[in-house]
Amino acid sequence: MLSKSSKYAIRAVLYLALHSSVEKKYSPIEIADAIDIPAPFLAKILQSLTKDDIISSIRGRNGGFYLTKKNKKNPLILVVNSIDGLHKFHECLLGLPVCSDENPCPIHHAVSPFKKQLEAELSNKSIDTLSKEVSEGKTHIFL
Amino acid sequence: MLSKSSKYAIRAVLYLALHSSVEKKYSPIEIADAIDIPAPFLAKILQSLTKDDIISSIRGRNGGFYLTKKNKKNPLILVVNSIDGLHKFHECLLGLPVCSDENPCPIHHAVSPFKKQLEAELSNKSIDTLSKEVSEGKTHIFL
DNA sequence: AAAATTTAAGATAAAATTATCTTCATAATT
DNA sequence: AATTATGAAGATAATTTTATCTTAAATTTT
Repeated sequence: MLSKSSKYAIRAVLYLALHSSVEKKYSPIEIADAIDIPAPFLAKILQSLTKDDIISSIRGRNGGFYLTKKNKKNPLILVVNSIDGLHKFHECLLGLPVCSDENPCPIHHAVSPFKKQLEAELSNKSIDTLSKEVSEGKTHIFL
Repeated sequence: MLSKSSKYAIRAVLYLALHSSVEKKYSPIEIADAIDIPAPFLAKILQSLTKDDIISSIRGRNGGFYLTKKNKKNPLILVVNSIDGLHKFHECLLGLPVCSDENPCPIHHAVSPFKKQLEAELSNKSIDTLSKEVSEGKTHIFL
């Protein structure tokens, strides 16, 4: 459903939301080490997110990746949208080109409500909110 | 979430459930044409399903693939299990090695009920039942 | 201004998935 | 028995995704 890139991206963004600020920036290597994913691959993902203004970066000495307050207020779904595109949430689980409430595939009604709920969840909850659940120990991004 | 192989497999099996019998067998080409997927790839998938005794085949002249009554009584999840393995339903959507009700990832609670219901749906409904919904026009495997 | 450090960008490589092809074995028909 | 039609099996190829590497540009520190 989600590409590895999106999965890595979500975890990295939440990591940055938890730990970074304008004063404390992170290199791809630091983040990759912390959440156990390949660093050069993550670097590419972070670049892409930066271009879409979902995370922030400063280059040169003492540079790195970080999240501004504004960045943190964005819904997490922007991350998925940037990497995979939102169509991932709308695609038929059986790969049928036509699959809707009117013309459902055999498992549509078991799948559809949850795609909607997941999309809503990611659209309504900000990066900030979700990262706070991590800092409170309710959820995790590493274990 | 599901591989293309699994998606093709589900549709092909439901197609066979709808149309085939010991008297009326189908070649991979016929099925592939009917549901618009690549025939040689489907041939491989059908062979694999045959080995796992989820569908039936007879080779040689007038041979082909078909479903016995027994085959049709199986739950559809056997198809996914045979091709992808059931772990597909149990994996964390963020790819975390540990993700459970006790140790949830940030989107676990939005995802978990969905995976459970979908797995239940595929486990409880037989190939026969689901194919009947197709023949009644309630769902479709091609459009 | 030079050196050091860090992201940006583009090229390349490896791995996994999807797709095809070729040869072989089997069964029915003639 | 020969021919024909069909699935089985294994080899190969194409594509996509994932991962890495190299060079360039930018910024800070010295």
